[in-house]
Amino acid sequence: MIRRAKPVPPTPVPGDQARLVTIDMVARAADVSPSTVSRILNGTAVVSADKVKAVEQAISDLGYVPNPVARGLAGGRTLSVGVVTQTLDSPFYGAALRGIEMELLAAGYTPLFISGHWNEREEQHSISVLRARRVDGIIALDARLSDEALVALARELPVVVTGRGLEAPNLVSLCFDNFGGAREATNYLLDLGHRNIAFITGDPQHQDALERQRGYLGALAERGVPADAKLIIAGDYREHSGTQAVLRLLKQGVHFTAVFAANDQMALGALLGLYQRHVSVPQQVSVIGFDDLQVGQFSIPPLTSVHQPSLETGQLAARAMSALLEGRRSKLRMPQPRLVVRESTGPCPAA
Amino acid sequence: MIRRAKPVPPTPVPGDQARLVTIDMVARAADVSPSTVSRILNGTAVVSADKVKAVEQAISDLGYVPNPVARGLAGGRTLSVGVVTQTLDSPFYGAALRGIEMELLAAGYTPLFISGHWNEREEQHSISVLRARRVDGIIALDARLSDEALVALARELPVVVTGRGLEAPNLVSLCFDNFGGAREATNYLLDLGHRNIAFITGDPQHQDALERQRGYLGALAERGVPADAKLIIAGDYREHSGTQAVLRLLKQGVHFTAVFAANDQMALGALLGLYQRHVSVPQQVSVIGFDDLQVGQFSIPPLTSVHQPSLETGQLAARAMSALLEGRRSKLRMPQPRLVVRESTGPCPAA
DNA sequence: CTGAAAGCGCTTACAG
DNA sequence: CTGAAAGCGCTTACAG
Repeated sequence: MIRRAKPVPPTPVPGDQARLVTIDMVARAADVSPSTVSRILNGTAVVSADKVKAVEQAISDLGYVPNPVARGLAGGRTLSVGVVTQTLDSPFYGAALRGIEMELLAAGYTPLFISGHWNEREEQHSISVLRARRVDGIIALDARLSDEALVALARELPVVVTGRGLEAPNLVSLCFDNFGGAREATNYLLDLGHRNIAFITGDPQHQDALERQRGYLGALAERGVPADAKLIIAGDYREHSGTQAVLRLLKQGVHFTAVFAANDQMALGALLGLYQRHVSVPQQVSVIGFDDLQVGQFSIPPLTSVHQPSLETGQLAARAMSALLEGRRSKLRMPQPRLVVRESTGPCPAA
Repeated sequence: MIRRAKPVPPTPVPGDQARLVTIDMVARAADVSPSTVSRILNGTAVVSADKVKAVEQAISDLGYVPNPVARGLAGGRTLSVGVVTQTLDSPFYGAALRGIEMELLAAGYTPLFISGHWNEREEQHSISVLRARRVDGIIALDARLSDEALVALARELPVVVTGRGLEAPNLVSLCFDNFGGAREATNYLLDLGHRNIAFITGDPQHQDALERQRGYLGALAERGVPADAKLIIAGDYREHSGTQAVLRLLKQGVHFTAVFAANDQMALGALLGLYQRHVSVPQQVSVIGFDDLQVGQFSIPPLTSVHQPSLETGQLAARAMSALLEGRRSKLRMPQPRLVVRESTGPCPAA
């Protein structure tokens, strides 16, 4: 038989009685019914001015903080929203998470973060955890779930999803123009005179990786520069693969004067590979990344990259969620891709 | 008067009826009382084998998932633990958060992450948010709260805190040996023959920054190398300050052959500053960091650094919390500091 | 070993 | 405008 230690009665801590004050105590202090307190709290009905005043007085006197747990059980809303991200530990998602936290908190919601690890099953599980906790809505960053699953989920509660375009009731999607960004980066290189531009692909599992590759190819095609399969190397979005890609290119003796990595992490890796082989950047080879991670500002040389507005994306997603939760549908515009030129790119060296 | 749209009755989604199944339905299906189901679920009493079987059957038939919200209200425990971190968006805390999430989930708890932004007031607020949500315990990474506040908090619920040594009932603290790590790094440089070792300090608000500085000074003293105030430059733990520090040193014409930055972010910044001034690393100047961030593996050159076991710290913290929650006090040992030598350090150049 | 009952702290029809 | 009552889904003494 399992014996659990009896919970020790909480010792009240000075200035921290939140735990003890209930709506009933407030009601008693203000000489009204709990219902009335609740209505004032939620703006759920008109209450006479004097009662409002009395209740507000009592609330501040007692330091009352409503219990979201009870609220969730009774009223259906918990004022919390689930955020499924791929990992908590990513230079890329970090800023978005920060943006979400910032805006959600400002709107009075508590975010519940949970990781899906780029895995549909885990994601599904994370979502059921969130739903069990009765979150009012779910924000999913680059969800792995199918469109159908997302649409079905949106029948249950409001959903905001990034990284794909999807139209459905009770759901808003936020999609960055990866194609356009990649196209712009490639064009920039082309403008600098580069013709042999290597491309390190991202993980093909990611829609954005594919889009970026399309952008690269598109720009080449538009300018009449033939794409060369030897210049396209598979990467996986991680630094190491960028290093490997460049090393392989060099070993195979493929001629290239620029490399466009589908994300900054690989671009950083590429920089290292080139350094190891004593290829100078940007004198001999230009390098361009995608995402504009914070660290790219301090790489050697500082990295030219397509800025991806992660923080803003997070903020937009959170705002879209607040709107949905209030029954509005906010129309929001993602910022356009923007190339940030730093020192890793330069003119094509004379042959 | 505020009118809220009536909640639309949830459309059941195939395979996702979690929301609808309650303990009563399970009880009915298994032909027992809800109490019994609860007891089986919580292992809170011995139940006859056949009932257990019937209940387990019903649970899996119906796909029942207990509602943690109701559980929290009724039983006092929510199976969630609050995690206050300084920011969600940090190369440093990320790994720790991941470690915490991993272990907490494995132990059956849901983590609630929230940021304090290095600010005691915000931290305090975050903690009250967590308590309002009835978390069962709180893990605080490098809390800004005073020891007293933490001890007081621990009277209310289990607390695990990193970044300081603190003895108190219902509280466990996890402290990395910053002094030892810094001492080791300095000694390594000393062993390489360096005598003019610049030190870029961290934010003096951080205890660990101070410890690291002490370690630097300590090693110097032990080896009879006089500390030179001109070699100690104030930083703030961010990249930019590392760059500035090095630039200033160079401009002032201070002689140094090595720089020890109190964290990797500043070391990376220092690398950039040296690059800008065409000082080669490690031929002319060696650079050593602290934390061993992921990105340091791909800096140019790859950074020698004191490894800080962030992931493990997170895991240990989570395990300590589970233990506390079960009434045990786990005794855990933080990994020792370990210098990871890469390519940014080399022998002191001949004068 | 197991039920019936009360209660956790709120919200929300239902009646005034 | 405002109360009393029921109920959200569980847990836990209290009695067998």
